[in-house]
Formats: sequence, structure tokens, C-alpha cells
Amino acid sequence: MSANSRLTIAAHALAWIGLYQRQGHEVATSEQIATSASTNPVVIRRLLGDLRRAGLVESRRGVGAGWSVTRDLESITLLDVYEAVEPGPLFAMHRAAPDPECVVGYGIQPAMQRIYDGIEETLRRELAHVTLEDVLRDVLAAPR
Amino acid sequence: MSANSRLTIAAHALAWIGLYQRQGHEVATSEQIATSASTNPVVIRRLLGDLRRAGLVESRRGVGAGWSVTRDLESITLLDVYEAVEPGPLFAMHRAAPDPECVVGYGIQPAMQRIYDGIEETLRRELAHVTLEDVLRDVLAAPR
DNA sequence: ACAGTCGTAACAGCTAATGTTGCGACAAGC
DNA sequence: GCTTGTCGCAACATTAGCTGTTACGACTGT
Repeated sequence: MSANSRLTIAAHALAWIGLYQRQGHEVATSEQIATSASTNPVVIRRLLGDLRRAGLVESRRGVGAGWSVTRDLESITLLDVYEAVEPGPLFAMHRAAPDPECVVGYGIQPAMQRIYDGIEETLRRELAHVTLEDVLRDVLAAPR
Repeated sequence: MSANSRLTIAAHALAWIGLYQRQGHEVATSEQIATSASTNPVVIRRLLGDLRRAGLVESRRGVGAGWSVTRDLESITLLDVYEAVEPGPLFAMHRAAPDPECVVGYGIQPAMQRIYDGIEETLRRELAHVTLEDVLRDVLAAPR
């Protein structure tokens, strides 16, 4: 399966901003977050752009600009983040439509789609259980 | 997320072989399955090769060669298929290791890994619920 | 020996994520 | 108003994985 780190990096960024604000700062820059996540500031801005579209963060421009979280970390779940940064479904159907003359080719897509829908629903429930506050707490509990 | 149809095609192939055998045939060829799934025989052979490594199918060579299912469809779950054809984890960590000097960079990976492990476990339980027999029954129940 | 099918390598094409550069837009501070 | 730091965004290169295709040797029933 595709090595997709979007959810990981987005959670990293949110936890970083949340902690930084908790330490008294107003906003965090994409540069700072990129350094912590070992990636490029543009990658961070793109991801945070998705999160802004979902209303989870906001950005300020000009000098002293940067990003801030709009809600309490307690109220943001990984499902919110997942839906903001992951566009497609977990599993895909056939690229080209299967042979409609074949019994299996005819019935396989609705059958699999029902299964996949159920699985995605379960995944969502699972992600909705975990808040960013949980993540940050767990991060800070790591032994040094 | 990557549009990955491996699980779909593998389930399609297994259901096809299972039904074909149920109709009295000994083996199915990759050519036949590829036609039903609208893809290339080599793609099918590659996927069935993974399934053979997992012991779910076997192949015969020479004239009159082809593929057959080794177990009752009732005893094969989508989890068996998933594990046979999907190598990696659902979600990936950072490409490059995050900054170990940063509190978040230091603790984020174990924290996310625990969450992802739990999610994959749930996914597995969900996939283990569905047998190929269920899939085939559902396929055949499709209205024409 | 022939014919049909698998097994596998090699390569091209496509898609998505990621990395990088560049530059205009914007706003705080001087 | 100028400078400065940061975002917004476009453009492009790179990488990785899956998919499609061709080719050819290996194998086996007839």
C-alpha cells in the first residue's frame, strides 16, 4: 500500500503548533514546523492549507506571520485531520470496468464496494476516538 | 491515498476461479481471469503468484495448465488475501527521521505508531469477518 | 515434437506524494 | 513609504509504486 505520510505530518504539525502556543507564542511558522518534521516548509504550508480549508487552523500573513490552531486540541480528532488531508478511498476498484458479460465481472464492484464502505466506516470511528490532545500527551510522555 | 486495486483484483480472481471450479472445471487460466477483470494476464499471474506463496491457490503448468483454489472459499477471508497481496502498512511515518532535538520530533513516531497499530488491528478484524464465499454469494446476488 | 500455459524479467506509462525554487502578496515595524 | 519576514501558489523535478506490455524460457499433456 502506498506509503502515505500525510496524516502523520499533519498530526505532527498540529501537535507542534499546539504545544508552541501553550508555551505562550502566538503563531508558529512553516519553517519551524518543517525543521521539526525534517521536511520542506512548502510541504507544511500545503498540508496546513488543507487543514485551514477544514477550519482547524488559521494563518496570518506579513511580518510576524504564522499559523495557529483555531480550536482546543481536545476537540480535534484524527478523523478531522484525516478527512482534511486524505482525498481518496482506502481501496480502489478496477482501473477499467470489468467485463459486464461475465457474472463475476458484473457483480464484483457493488459487492466489494459494500465491504469497503463498511471498513472505511470502522476506520473513521477508530480515528474519531483519538484527539490531538491525546497525541500530544502521548508525545510528551516519551522517555528521554 | 494511493488508488490501490490489488485487493479488489485478487478477490475478483479468487471468486472467478472458485465459481469456475464449482461449474466443474479443473483449472482457470490467467487469460480467462484477465478478460473478466479487464486487465493483462501477467498482472493476474503476478497477483496469483502472491496468493500461491500464501498457500491460497496453486498452479499447474504445461498444456491444460491453470490455477485452482486450494481451500474451500468459506475458509478464505479477505484478511488472508490482504496479507498476501498488500506488503506495507496503511499509514507511513516521516520519510526522513524527524528532529530528535525537538520534543515533538522525538516523541511523535512512537505515539503515532501505537495509534496506527491499533487501527491496523481493527482493519484486520474487519477483513477477517468476510470470507470469499460471502463475496461470491454477494456477487451472484447482483440483479441483472 | 508440438502446443498451450505458467514464471519471470525487463521496460514503459501513469499517478500520487514529496521536494525544491521562485516570486508576488501582505502586513508589522521602522 | 521602505524594509523585512512570512504566507500563497505555481511550476517543475524527483521518487515510488502500481499497472500494462512484450518477450522468452520452462514445463507438461497429447
